[in-house]
Amino acid sequence: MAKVKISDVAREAGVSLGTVSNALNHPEKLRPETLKLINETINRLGYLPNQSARQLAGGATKSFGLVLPRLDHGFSLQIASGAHNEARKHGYDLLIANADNDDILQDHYLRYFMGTQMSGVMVQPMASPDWHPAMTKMPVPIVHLDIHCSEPGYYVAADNEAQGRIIAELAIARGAHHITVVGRAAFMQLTLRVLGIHKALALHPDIKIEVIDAGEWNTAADGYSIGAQIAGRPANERPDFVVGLTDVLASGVISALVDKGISVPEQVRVAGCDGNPLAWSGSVPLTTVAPPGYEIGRKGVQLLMEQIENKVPTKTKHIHVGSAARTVTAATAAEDINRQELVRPFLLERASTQANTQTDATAINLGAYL
Amino acid sequence: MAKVKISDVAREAGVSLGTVSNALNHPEKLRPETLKLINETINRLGYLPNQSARQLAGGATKSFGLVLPRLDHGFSLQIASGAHNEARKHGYDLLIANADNDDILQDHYLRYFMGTQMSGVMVQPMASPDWHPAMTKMPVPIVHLDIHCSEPGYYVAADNEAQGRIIAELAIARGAHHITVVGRAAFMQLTLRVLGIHKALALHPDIKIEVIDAGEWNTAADGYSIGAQIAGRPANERPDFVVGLTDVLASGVISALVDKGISVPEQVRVAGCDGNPLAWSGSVPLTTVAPPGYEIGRKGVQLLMEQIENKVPTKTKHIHVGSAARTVTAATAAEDINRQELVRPFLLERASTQANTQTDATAINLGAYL
DNA sequence: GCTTGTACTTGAAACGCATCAAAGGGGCCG
DNA sequence: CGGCCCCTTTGATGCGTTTCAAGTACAAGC
Repeated sequence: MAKVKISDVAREAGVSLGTVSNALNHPEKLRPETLKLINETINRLGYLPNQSARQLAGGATKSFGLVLPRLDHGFSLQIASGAHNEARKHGYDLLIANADNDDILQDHYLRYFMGTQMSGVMVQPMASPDWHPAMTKMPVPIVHLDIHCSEPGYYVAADNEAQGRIIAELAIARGAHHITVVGRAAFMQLTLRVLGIHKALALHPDIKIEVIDAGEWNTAADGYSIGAQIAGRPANERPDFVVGLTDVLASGVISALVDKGISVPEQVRVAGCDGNPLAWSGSVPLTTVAPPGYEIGRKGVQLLMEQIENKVPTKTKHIHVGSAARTVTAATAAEDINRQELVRPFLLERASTQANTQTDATAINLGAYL
Repeated sequence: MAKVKISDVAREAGVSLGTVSNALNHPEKLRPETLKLINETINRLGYLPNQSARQLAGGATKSFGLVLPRLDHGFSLQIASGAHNEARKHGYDLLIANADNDDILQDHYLRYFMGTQMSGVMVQPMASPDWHPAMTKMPVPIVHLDIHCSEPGYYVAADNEAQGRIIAELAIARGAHHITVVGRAAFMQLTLRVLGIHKALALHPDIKIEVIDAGEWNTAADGYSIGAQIAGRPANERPDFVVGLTDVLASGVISALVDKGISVPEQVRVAGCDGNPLAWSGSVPLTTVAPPGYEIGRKGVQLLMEQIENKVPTKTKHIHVGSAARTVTAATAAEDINRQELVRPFLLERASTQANTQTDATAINLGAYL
């Protein structure tokens, strides 16, 4: 239980302290026998390098920090997944912190990571990133994810507006007259989706649009109660197209509508955003617009690497991802993965996730409710 | 960009180094004016304490590490969520690492956390935890989650066998004659579920049972292809009850069956495990057995706290969670949250998650496919 | 046998901070 | 005015590493 330190290993192995350090960091400098001896001693003693001391002495570690607003949001996980894979590819570790929808906590973890001599830090901010301009003059490379910053700095943003636009176009194509958007628009990203919808509808003044706040958590239950409220309206005040700013919300809305005897999509069409696999892998797939989360995470790490390698004091660079739309239908999915039979969209997901052929396009998964 | 250190702050504020340190760690020891002066200086200079140095000088930090096998698995996220909340309650930070289904990586992050002077570390191991007995004699409190250890040490386990038993009993009650279990049984937890099923069926030798491996990733696509294979069998070799060891798998199986013209649940019943919200909040909820992930995370942190506070060199302690089953139906859900109207199961989820009234019971969410 | 070079190894210095014994300053009492 | 005590501030010390200039040993070349 007593902690074994490098000097213990050195004494026990009969070499000097610096040699053990070299065994750990520059093994090629040692004679094979020495290296072997030291490694055996390390294992025998159960020595674990003290990361704090390493970092203090040696500067930054090869690890990145990622602060996410929530963990139960599929999109954030895609980001984490993309960031993780890209980081590992460069030999970096990725540590994730959950800000739990709390500004203070987000700030806390951000500072924590900065102070831990991380090589770089990424945030998917819940508010506007201008919340703390100080962040951009931090001594560590930082990249904002899934958001547009007006401050100078680095960010990777999904084209949330494009997502809104795509949905709106879908609605127009389906002949919608009254669109109801469900979700908390206070989240920056969702606001942009709404903006995209509005823009796309600018040329269609005849289409009525309303936004209903779904409460802080955007849960299925929130969707359900809003759906119930919609179902309760007289038919002429009822929307014919509902957009859930989240898949879970959309799912809840649909449940409520069906429960209340409103048929979907005959009377009301419903679509979601996020591309949650379960939402569209079920027997009754939900139409969903999926921002390229995986790609955002990946690009985020690339931006970090760029800053690290160039040693250039923070310049500004922005990457926008997902402006192009890719429509996933049974047919295109089948094409993509080169199968003859009719396959479901999620098979594409498999093909792309596993084979790592993710593109940076925004995916539309056409489901049954639309 | 140049890093500001504590001595810079001290010089700038005209106080000594130790005083600044006190301002950070023992503010009550300072005169209010001094404290204020120092804090202003800190903000003005943008000083960030170097965590490595703090840890090196001061011993362990108030933070825990959590190593998860995957991030895209709802159950792991529930663990993370429970652990996070409990950790924050005690004033600890929680850092999460994604082992990405890789033994080596899991080991790597574990060692990393140990070496970072974390106050404690938790793992949800993917293999048997006996994989590395050395772990139990580490210099840091460690707790294994969702698994039974034969080695001495601490762990919190969901009663996976109980989950299997519950499902089997459900199958028996529905008059099943041929049960097919879909999933990679190589995962310890899944093995136990299968074991539970076998045990429950011991008294029913007439019920045939088979297990089909779903490949390494347990994706919806895997479920789909297995479902298609099942659908392709002659009717008398086809199971009348399919258990997906994962909700996503179950979802995929259902899709395939429906696509191939087999009606669910009339011809084949399907149930899943995990309690993924999206699986049962949809318009056609999936029956699911939900292990109490949130609770496991919570208890894990509690076990960590216990070890820390008692300063007792690692003793052995095990907590089993979720042996009792709680059946969630529309009716009980309504009861639980005290509503008159018929509500859907996920409303219970909301009630419990938000109000933090999670119990440690295994939940069964009765859906439409059973 | 001496020099030069090569291949390792050594150990002291520094990393930024928390700690704590000791010093400083002020008020109170005798 | 001296002595005492309490409140606040000081700064040297050490935490476990990495780094790097200096050292050692040995081989090759002359």
